[in-house]
Amino acid sequence: MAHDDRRLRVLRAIVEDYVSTNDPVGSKALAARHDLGVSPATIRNDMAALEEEGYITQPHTSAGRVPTDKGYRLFVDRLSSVKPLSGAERRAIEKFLDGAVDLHDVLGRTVRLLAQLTRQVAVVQYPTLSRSAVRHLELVPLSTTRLLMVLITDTGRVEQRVVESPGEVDAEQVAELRTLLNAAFTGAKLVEASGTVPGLVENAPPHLRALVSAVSATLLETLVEPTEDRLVIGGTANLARGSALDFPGTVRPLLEALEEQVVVLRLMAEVGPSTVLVSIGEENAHEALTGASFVSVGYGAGDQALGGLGVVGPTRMDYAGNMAAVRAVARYVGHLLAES
Amino acid sequence: MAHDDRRLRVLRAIVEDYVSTNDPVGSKALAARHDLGVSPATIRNDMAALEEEGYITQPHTSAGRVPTDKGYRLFVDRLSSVKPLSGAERRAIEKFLDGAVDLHDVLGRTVRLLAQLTRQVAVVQYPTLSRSAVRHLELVPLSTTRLLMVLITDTGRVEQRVVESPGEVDAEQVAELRTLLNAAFTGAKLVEASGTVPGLVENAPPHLRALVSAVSATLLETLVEPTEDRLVIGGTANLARGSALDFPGTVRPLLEALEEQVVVLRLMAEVGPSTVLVSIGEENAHEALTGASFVSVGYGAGDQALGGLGVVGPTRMDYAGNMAAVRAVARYVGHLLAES
DNA sequence: GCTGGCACTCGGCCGGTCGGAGTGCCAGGA
DNA sequence: TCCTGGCACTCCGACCGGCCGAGTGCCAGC
Repeated sequence: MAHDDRRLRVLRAIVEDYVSTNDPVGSKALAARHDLGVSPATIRNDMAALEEEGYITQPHTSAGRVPTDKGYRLFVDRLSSVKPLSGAERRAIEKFLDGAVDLHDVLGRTVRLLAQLTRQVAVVQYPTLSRSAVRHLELVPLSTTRLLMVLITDTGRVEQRVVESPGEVDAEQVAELRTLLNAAFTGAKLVEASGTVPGLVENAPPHLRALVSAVSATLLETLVEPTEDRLVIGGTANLARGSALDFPGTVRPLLEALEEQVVVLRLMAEVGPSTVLVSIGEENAHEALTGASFVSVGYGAGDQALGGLGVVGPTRMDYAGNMAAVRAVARYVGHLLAES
Repeated sequence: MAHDDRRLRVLRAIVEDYVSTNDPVGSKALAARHDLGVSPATIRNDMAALEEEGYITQPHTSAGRVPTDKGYRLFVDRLSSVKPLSGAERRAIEKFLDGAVDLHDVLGRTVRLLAQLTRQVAVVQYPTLSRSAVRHLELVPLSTTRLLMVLITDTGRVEQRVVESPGEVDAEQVAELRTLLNAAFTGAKLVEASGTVPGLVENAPPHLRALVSAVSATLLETLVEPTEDRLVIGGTANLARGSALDFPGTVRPLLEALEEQVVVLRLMAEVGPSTVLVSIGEENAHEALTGASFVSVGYGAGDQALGGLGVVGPTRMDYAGNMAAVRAVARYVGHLLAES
């Protein structure tokens, strides 16, 4: 009914005003700035009801109202309209990302771009190895018993590992091994590689078997946690902007959590490429992120994300704008990686 | 004479006290905490002289004294004794750095270690390409006219670039090219490679000449500025600790300068592996670093540094401790890279 | 050349006051 | 039934003035 409808409009107005001014917003100011068609007194009644339901709160008696996490959640789910990026912003994205020379460069530019666009801290995940396919597997002899294995994926990621050979190897064997492994793995998804390894070892010529097994084992090791995923972080300077206002305690635990990477990676593990994930304040599992919100989305051409990217900022953030920016950048990065 | 000598001891005491307490230090407290053998009144006279000479200053009339940049400089140059690391710290270094799987991992661990050891922001530079030698050069066909060039250096750094071929190439030509290029470049320092390119192109079989030229050009392009040097930064959370105390304005410009990388890289361009470079406050060319000090040293086995590493913190820092930590870590990283 | 004493100077803290913004409630009107 | 204007009340934050303490510079004496 019209009743509830107006209440939601009041909530939206409160969120918008609070996000832009960072001051608790009062009934009078609200009536003045937004054409709600009712008097401050009526708004006060609505505000009391909204507070009752837990969407807004007062920092102290006789101050204006501030949205709660629950209020932001409602705002994000039902009230915010998608804010299309301006043409200038779209052009900035293209201009910024084109001309990157390699993956590292692409992601570095992406994180800077995102930080600049949203004025928040930006995080970008490297394409996960497990969902990437092998483009090439190279072996470089370091000594007679040590090989350097270099894995190049179709997303442009490069991983290197030293493999201790079970016995001495000569150049010819290395060449043979290289051919064998590339025939087996090139084009295959890494996550599927584990299945093909046993057969590969079995069918290998006897003198290479131990070696094939050793290299394959190392290859699979790249998939375990800490190396598997990498993160690029940028725009931490944005945390300093009004930090005292936005983050009650300090920014320190937040910075620590970001450097920890694991926390953010876990958050991003869930995102798909189609829908933007928003995690608000207390919704975040990790304590250090309790006062922050996280907006992220997966990037990648197909239906499954190659990796995620997003921004971290105060709960008091421009959700609509950040969601739009994150989505647009992810889409562009997806294209960029698909065509290279 | 004994006169000047005592004055310097007073300066040292002031620096030490101020670093540990962060309070302007007065004559009385100095006399109490340090066995200088004279009364506060005498110390006051010395302090007046030190202030006259510009080594210390008063934040306001009738407050204690605080060292100036010039005072810290004198302290670093003449007064601080090298503080050997504790056994526990040495063991921590080894334990932390051993078990790294690749270069990225080594540098990531290094930066975390350094940040933890010094409780400052740590920066570590990737080994510069120009001073590295080629370990292997790999070519992977992407299409009939595009090749992916992968450069692996003896320091474990990997760079990749896409090369547009002047004409169509088949697998055989790629193999030929690979052999040719590796014969020419493997083991050579990259900085010397530019000299060998013309001869290489000339002596190449005619059907490969254009291709050799294209790949070589791309190889040399990796040496230009922004890609040539990379930086890993860690421990920015340490900036938040007492930021208001240490950095008058905000930490923001400092964080921005760090993310900019160029500023830090320029500072580090000068360091050699033998002596620790200390740059204090106003001595830093870049404005954002004006309130900070930078302690750095080169790492690398030989006489020329492969790269630099260091810490950035408030001018009010434990110079002796940080210099020792930076040096010890650099030495260990140097060994680690040399033996791999 | 060192020392103790002394007057002086500020910055920071504390308590009290005041104004403004905002609220809740109530009675009257559409 | 719902909206509105009015009114009394609350509480934060800014402002002010006085006090205290730490620290200084200077001076006369040893």
